[in-house]
Amino acid sequence: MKSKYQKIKGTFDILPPETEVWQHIESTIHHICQQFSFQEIRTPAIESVDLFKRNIGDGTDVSKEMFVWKDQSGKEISLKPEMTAPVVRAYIESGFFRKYPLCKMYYIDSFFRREKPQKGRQRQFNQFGVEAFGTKNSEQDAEIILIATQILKKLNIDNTNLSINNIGDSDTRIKYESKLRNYFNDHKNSLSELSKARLEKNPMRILDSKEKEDQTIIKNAPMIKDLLSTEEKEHFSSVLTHLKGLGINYNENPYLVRGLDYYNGTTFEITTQSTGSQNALCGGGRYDSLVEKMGGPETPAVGFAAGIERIILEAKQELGKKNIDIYISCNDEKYTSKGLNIIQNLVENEYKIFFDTNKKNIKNQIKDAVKNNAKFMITINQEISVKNLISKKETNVSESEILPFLKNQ
RNA sequence: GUAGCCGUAGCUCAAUUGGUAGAGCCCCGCAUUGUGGUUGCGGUUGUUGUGGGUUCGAGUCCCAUCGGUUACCCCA
Repeated sequence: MKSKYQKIKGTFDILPPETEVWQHIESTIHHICQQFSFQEIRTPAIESVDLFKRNIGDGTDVSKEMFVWKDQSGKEISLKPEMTAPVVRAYIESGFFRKYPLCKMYYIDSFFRREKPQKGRQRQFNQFGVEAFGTKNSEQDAEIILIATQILKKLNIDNTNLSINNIGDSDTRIKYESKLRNYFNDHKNSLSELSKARLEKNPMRILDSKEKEDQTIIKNAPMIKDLLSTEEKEHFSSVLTHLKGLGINYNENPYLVRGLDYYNGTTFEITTQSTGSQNALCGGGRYDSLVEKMGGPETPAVGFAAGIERIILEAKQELGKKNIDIYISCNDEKYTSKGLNIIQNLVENEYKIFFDTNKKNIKNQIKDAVKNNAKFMITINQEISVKNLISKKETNVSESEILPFLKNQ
C-alpha cells in the first residue's frame, strides 16, 4: 500500500522487533554508567541558538548544520545538535558545581543536524555520553575512557581502535595550525589536489589524507606535541600509563583533532574498521574552560559522546522470539468478560500473555501459540482448559484453580 | 553542500535490443499429517517512488522532483 505520508529525510522509524535491540543497548548503557555512579541527566530538545553558536564554535560545521527557527516571539530556537553545551548549561544553571564538587553524569538522547544523510549519519540521531566535572586529574580521563570500552565490550563489539592525543589549549592549537600551514605551503607543489584545497580552510585535515602523494610530506609534518607545555605532556603521559595499566590498547595519534571549539588537552576517538567512512563510534576529550566561558566557575571537565546507530551496525545480535508464557483463546463472546478477568489475574501474577482478540479458529491458534514459543494455551469457554504445549497434556480447571495449577507445572 | 549509483507486491528480488508486470518468503483460509513446528491447494496486496516528456507503445529512454546509498566533506 502506498502511504500518503513519508518520513522526513534523514529520519527513521525504529520498528519491532528491532526495538528490542535498542532496549538492550540502552539498558546496557544505563547499567554500566550507574555502576560507575554516573547519574542520568535529561535536558530539553530545544535550546536557544546562542548556546550552541557561542560555545561549540560559530564557524564549525555542527553549528552550521543546526535546525534553527524563530518562534512566535522572534526568539531564535534550535533543536539540540549535541549534548555537551546543554549539560554544561544545566550544570551551571542548577548550581551543581556547589552541590556536587565532583559531578558525574550521563545521558541517552536524540540530536538533530541537517547534514546529508548517509548510512550511520542521520538528521535525527541518537547518542549517549558521559561528562565528569570538577577535576583535571588524569584518572578522570582514564575512567571516562574505561566506561566507553566497558560498554562496547558488554555489547560484544570488538575490532575497535582507540586513538588518543593531546591537543593542548586553544593558544597551542592556533600556533600549531599556522605552523602546519607554513609547512604545507612550503611543500605545496607535491601535495595532492585535494589537500591543496584543504590548505587554507582546514590544514589539519591534510594529516589524515588518504592520497599516496601526501604521505611522505605528512610523515615529516610538525607535531602538536612539540608545542605542549610540560604540564600538558605530563598529564598526557599519565593518562597513557593508566590505560596501559587497565590493559586498554590505544594508538597514539599525534594528528587527532576534534571538530568542536571547546576541546583541549586529551582527545580521543574510538573507531571501527567495518563501517565505511562513518567509522567513529565514540569521540570525546577534555573541555576545561567551557564551564567558565559559559558563566560558571572555573571547572575542568572531560567526557565523550557515542553514536547509537553506529553501535547498532556493529552489534549484530539475534532478535529474540516473542517467548510468551500463555496464549489465550476466548472465541465465544458469551465468555469474553470471564476471559478478560482471567487475563487481568494472570498479568497481575507476572505471566506474559498473548490474547488473540482476532478470534482465529482454534487450530490456527494452537499453531500460532507454538510458533511464538508459548508454554501454555488457555481456552476459555464454559469450561476452562489449560493445555501444556510442551507435554501436550490438556486439563480442565475452574477459574480459581488456574494459578495453582500453573504453579504446579 | 558537490559527484556517482539505485527506487518493481509487507520483505528479498525477476522481467531478453522499449511490446500483455512475475517468483520466493510472509500473511489469511481450506484440506492433510502417527491428529501442534509437516505437506498440498487456494487467496489478498502493485496507477513499477512521484510528476512531466519522447514513442503506435515506457518498469525499461529523457527531464524534474522525492527518498535511499557510496565517495568527498564532516562527524557520533
